[in-house]
Amino acid sequence: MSDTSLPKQYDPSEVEPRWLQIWLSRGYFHADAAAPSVPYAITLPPPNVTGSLHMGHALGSTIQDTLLRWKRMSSYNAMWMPGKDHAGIATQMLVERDLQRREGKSRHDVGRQAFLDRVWQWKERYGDRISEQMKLMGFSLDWDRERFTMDEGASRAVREAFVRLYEEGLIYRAHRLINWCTDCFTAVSDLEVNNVEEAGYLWELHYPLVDSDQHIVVATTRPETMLGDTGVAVHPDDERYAHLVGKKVRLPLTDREIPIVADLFVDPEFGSGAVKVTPGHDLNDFECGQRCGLPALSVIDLRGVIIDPAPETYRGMTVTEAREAVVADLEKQRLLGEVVKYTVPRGRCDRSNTVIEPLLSDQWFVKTEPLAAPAIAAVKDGTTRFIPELWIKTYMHWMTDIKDWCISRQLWWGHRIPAWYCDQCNAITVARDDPQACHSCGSDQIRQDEDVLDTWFSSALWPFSTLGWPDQSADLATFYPNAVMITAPDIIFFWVARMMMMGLHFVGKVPFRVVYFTPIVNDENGEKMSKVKGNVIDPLELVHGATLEQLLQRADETGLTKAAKKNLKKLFAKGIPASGADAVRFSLLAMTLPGRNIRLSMERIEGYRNFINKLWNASRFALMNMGDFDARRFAEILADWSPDQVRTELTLADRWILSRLQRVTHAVDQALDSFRFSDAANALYHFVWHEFCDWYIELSKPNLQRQTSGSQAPRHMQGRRRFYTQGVLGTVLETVLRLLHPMIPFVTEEIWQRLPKPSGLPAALAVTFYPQKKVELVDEATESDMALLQEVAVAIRNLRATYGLPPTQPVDAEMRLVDSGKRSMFESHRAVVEHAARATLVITESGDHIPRSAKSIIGSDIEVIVPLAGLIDVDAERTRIAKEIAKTDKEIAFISKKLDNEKFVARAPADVVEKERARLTDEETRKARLTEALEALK
RNA sequence: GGGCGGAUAGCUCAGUGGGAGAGCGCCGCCCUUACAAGGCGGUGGCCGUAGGUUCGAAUCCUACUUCGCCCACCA
Repeated sequence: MSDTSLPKQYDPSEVEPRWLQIWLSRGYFHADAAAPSVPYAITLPPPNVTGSLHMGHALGSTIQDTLLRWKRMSSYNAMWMPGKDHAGIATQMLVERDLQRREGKSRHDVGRQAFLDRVWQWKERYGDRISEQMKLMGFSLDWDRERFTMDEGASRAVREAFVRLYEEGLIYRAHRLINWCTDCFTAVSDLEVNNVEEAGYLWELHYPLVDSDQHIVVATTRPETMLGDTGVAVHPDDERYAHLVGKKVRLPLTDREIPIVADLFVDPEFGSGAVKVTPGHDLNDFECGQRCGLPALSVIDLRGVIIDPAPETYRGMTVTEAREAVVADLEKQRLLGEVVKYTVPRGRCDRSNTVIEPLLSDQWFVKTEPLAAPAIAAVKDGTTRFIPELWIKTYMHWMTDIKDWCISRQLWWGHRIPAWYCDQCNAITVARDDPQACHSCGSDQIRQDEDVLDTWFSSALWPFSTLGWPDQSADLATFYPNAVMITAPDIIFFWVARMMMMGLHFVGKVPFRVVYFTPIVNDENGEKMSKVKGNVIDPLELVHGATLEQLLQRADETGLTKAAKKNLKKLFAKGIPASGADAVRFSLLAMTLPGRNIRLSMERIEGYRNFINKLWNASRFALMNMGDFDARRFAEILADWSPDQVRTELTLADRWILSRLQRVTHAVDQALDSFRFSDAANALYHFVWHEFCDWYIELSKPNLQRQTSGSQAPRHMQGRRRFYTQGVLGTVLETVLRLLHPMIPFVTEEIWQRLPKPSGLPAALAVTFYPQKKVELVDEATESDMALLQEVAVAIRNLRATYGLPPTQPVDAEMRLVDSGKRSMFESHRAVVEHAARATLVITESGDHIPRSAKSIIGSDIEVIVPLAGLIDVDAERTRIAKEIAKTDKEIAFISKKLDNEKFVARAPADVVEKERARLTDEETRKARLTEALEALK
């Protein structure tokens, strides 16, 4: 009868790989566009080919998988599109570093084509690592569809999109001030610049007026840029300078004379009220220059080196060198004023952390304003919903003040820009297929643009390029728009906004109906995980476990600082215990609340691992008692019963757990439907542990015994009771497994397979139906009866714990209650209390004081008395009851005060007043009972 | 400079107008044959501060304190 094949502790390392393999080999996760069911599609945010799974991926993908599995089980045509991103700049830098380390060569040493061959090799070698990791987490992606941002289809989509936007005038080439990273040696978009404040200096420079011995004073944080100054600006209303507007100054260190102009951007309150204008190296100044007709000079080149037209002495210097030289030279000429310490705003490259140089350069841009308008409207009118909604504001703020998007990058790894320049006539040819000749003059002397596109350009097309666009494919028709996009809020501008713009523009529909922004996963101290800090946790280390030594070894491979290592040792002194993919998934879901970040704590994961184990053991118990169970017969009987039969044939506990099961089914459905993942996880956690295990399983034990003697029930009833209990136990467990499966697929599948089930079910839990609430099994009266029985049982346990009675020692308890209805309820279901409290119960209406007993009052009028013979400590008991009375007094005072308030009685809703009155009566009765008990103890 | 979010039990956090909750921790008792990764019982809170609205505020409004995040061209 006992099933010894199941170990006491659940071992995920054996179970998880096995089911993974079976699910994949049976093709459960493949979706067909032609299927008749309602589509539900999610596109996986494509991870970088360079990467390995991090906690953010684990969280986002767990959420996606939970939704997909839930919908798949709910008969939707659920499709999860996998793919990977070429991650232009990130990958190129990694391969460049590798090349430098191994061979001491730069990419220029090996040449463009050979270098690209190496990147492709790199991609082949490391690209699949993350997919393997995702499989280990149990993610049900439709792997047959897997795509890459630089595969043939995606490349065709990129070309098509570029050409169309160009033809529509929404992509253009221009000579503009752009953000240049001298280290990555490429232009970057505004989004890739981090604005930081750093300690620096504010220098005052004196510019001599032409034809006068006076100076005008300007202030700057970058004195070297004065070499490119083409003007000095003052505020038009500034009386101090009014007479100087139109005059000229002699620019020190150069032989140039530059004009003084008036422009509104100058703040007369700041510094001297006069500003040097360097249109070639500052965005503000560039715009001022445009307004005032000042030319833009480039005195810093792409390497960050000073060039002509700066004076010869400075040419060849770096920006930093030039700064020192300029300051020294000005000081020599007594043209340097005050120098004060100053906090300077500075742009740093998101990738290399190098200071960004604003430079004039020829680049390609997307004209964003016309694209943004429909994307704004679609979020405003709810065609695409944001969850949590607070991100709408962020999105709107950025979108309504959107700048044109610089999309060309001076890199090699990426989509080459499909534009050709004619050597003969200088015309630009932009074409879908590589052209042989200039479209304007017909010359064959054409060269393709050397640059590639920003990696986010192909990402912006991803929701439809993966479905076959620009073809009108069946996939596109079925799975676009996606049901939901699950992503982190830090790429709302980089990605979400651009997918919205491109989707609406090219497909004419939003790319997804809902955007769910995941929390950020921080470490247990609430700090952002980063390699530099050494606090990074790899999800698979949580799954498989890792010793401190292993963690340190991994850290060494990524080149960790001493401080980071120390931090790592402190955080993971005990290593990371193996928890299994299910526990990691469940933990992440349980911690996911909208709009709140996650503090990843080992202890909590351990807690949820324990939950998985609890579920495992509850199942062991069920299986030990179900060897002879006919599941098919029970299912037929249950389906056949009228509500009356349910009431007469099943015990109170049976009906209670079935009713509670309906409630949790409903709660989970609601929670998942509104993306409240922690609610769903917690509802199931509570139901399984504290209702099913703590109460139902315990109460089922006597009914499962195959009694032969000592039972009053007739023989055939004994068998039937056991059979029905097995049935309810099995039904509840099986339903719970289905409810939990989208969150913890492995352990639920493993148990489900072993459970006796009605015939005709699918071969795996992964492809069964998700439970629906059965209204006819919800039983309010049974739930409140059960709640009362539980309260009495807890009260007896409480008394026995207070007086140190061991749990194994049975006690006699007496309960007294006047209400005859309740009394007969207790009579009928006394077994619940007796079993739960290990007590023999006597139920009466009233009685005399029992000497040497402890008493508890339940609600207002139920007395529970446990005779304690020699154990009772009268003083302690008096103190205990006095404390109860004090509590009651406080309540009575609180409620009385409310009811004495005429305004409350007059203005509060009648039902609220009535409730308070009833409460007062209850508390007063309770106090009377307690007082009697106290008196009797004298 | 602008915007957003948080402040509730020792810790991590639910709770958005009518009797302060969960998980973990802590204390006590128990290896009761599903589970010690467990069972039973318990302790613990001027709901950040100050005002206001209301019959009634953890919950709504205002200000403040404080922590965090995002955006921004003041030289």
